[in-house]
Amino acid sequence: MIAPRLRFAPSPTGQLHVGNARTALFNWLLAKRLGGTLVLRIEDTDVERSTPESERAIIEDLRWLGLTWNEGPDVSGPYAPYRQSERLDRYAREAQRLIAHGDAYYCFCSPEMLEAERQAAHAAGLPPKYSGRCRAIDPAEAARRVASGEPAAIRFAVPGEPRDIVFADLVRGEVRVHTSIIGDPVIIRRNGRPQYNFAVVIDDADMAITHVVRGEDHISNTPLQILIAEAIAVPTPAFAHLSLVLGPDHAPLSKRHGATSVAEFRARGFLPEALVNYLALLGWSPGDDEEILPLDEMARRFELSRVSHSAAVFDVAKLAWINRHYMKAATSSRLVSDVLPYFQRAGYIAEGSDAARAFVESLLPMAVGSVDRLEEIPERVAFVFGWNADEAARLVRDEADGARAVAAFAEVVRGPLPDRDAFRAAAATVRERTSLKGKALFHPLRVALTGLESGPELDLAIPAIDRGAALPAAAGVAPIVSCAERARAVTRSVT
RNA sequence: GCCGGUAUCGUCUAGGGGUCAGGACACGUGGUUCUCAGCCACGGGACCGGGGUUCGAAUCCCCGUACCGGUACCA
Repeated sequence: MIAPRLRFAPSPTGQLHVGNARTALFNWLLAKRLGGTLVLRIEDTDVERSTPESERAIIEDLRWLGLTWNEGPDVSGPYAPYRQSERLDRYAREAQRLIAHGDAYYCFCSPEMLEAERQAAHAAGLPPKYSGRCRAIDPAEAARRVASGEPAAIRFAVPGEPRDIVFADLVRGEVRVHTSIIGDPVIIRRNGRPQYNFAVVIDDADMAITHVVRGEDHISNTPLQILIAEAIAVPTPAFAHLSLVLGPDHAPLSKRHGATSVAEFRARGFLPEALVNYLALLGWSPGDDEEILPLDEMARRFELSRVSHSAAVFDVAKLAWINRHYMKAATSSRLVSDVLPYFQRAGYIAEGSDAARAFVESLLPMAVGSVDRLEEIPERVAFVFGWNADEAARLVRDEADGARAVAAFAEVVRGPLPDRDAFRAAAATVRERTSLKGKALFHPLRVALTGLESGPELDLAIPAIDRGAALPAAAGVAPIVSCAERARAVTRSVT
């Protein structure tokens, strides 16, 4: 058996879309599962839309997701180059060979004429296919016209005998298309660039690709690609077509649904392992009821036969649930690194301070598990950094015995409460002095000290505030008002 | 229009000629708690429609419908 070789072949025309990320993931999973090789190929034959920046961004996003490849433009490999724009002579040569064999011909039709024909076919209710007009031009005559500088594209001559093209799709089974609906397609444009369906066939053959796993939007291109492969006498890889990813309204996932690119999900504070886990579940099922599966575990169990045939709606709520899971599972040192930028952006800490990093790490238990995304962590602990005396006082006045509880607390607490035992001891003393307990005791303390009706448990919140208040200015953390001061200030303004 | 693909709770899915049609997310109720989130328990919720085959169809077949894709000198 020949070594399985797979490829992911994005067009560098923008950010990596989650749908494409899922295609990349499935390729990666299958390559791992099969013990095969994964190739990254850049399909940049569309000069208008392709940019080097997109290529860089896509590579960065794939890396971030934890997907790796064995061969590609960045790492090279035995079948280099891996950028279609660097393989132009290869396509041109193959096109000339086809012309020589009578399997392709020059086409001089103007875009306007072609458009008119398409309209006519549409009006007549016929499949719009090229008439084949230029096929009748004598090859010698055509060669002369080209030599004289007349602009021409090259078309593939679809074999005359109409027949069914059948291929065994690895996810959906037998797919059958009749060749009579295929018009002679352009394989080399007037500008000399190859057309997609031509370039893929050559590249997949050149790169010894055995399995093509791609989006469902390519399913109707497949028969043509098989025809081209036959004409240039190369073997056809196995095909697997993945259904598309839709938005909640069942339209293809697009900007108006919110985030669509991997980069956007990263910016919103989703963890790569969560995104990748969710994406895999979108169309693939391990067969049992397990849903939280790390990449290597998925690779062990991946099977194309278990990939869904139908399109899937992208559900951010479920992604969030998975993300929560991975945040809880992550080590706190890894999490701080990921979350620090969000704290910097909020203005809570300065860049590059070890003390600030340690402080933020100590805050994590209050947020992880309560929050869906990294981006939400700073706001969950915002009360530590920002506290408004007037607002706190207002809330305390709304509490039945609020003023009394806070006043007692202010009297009892003279110094910092560095840990939960210190806080509990203080609370116990306040309880004895005021005989307030439970909600009547703790809720006034909460609103007074945090300025909020709700938030993390006080056992964690109070020590966090005082640890922050104890930090020297050099720590790179925005100044924090201690609990003792907060209580005194509220008491002053309430009484 | 034409060609192709797809169809199980709101969503992702398991299953598959006889099942209480299972799980997860979301939702609702209750519990835990000073509060929110979380966590735990419980609950409501689905086989697109019509024919056929069969003792029996959600499952197999046909038709329809809906949705998606293609119909390019985009990929």
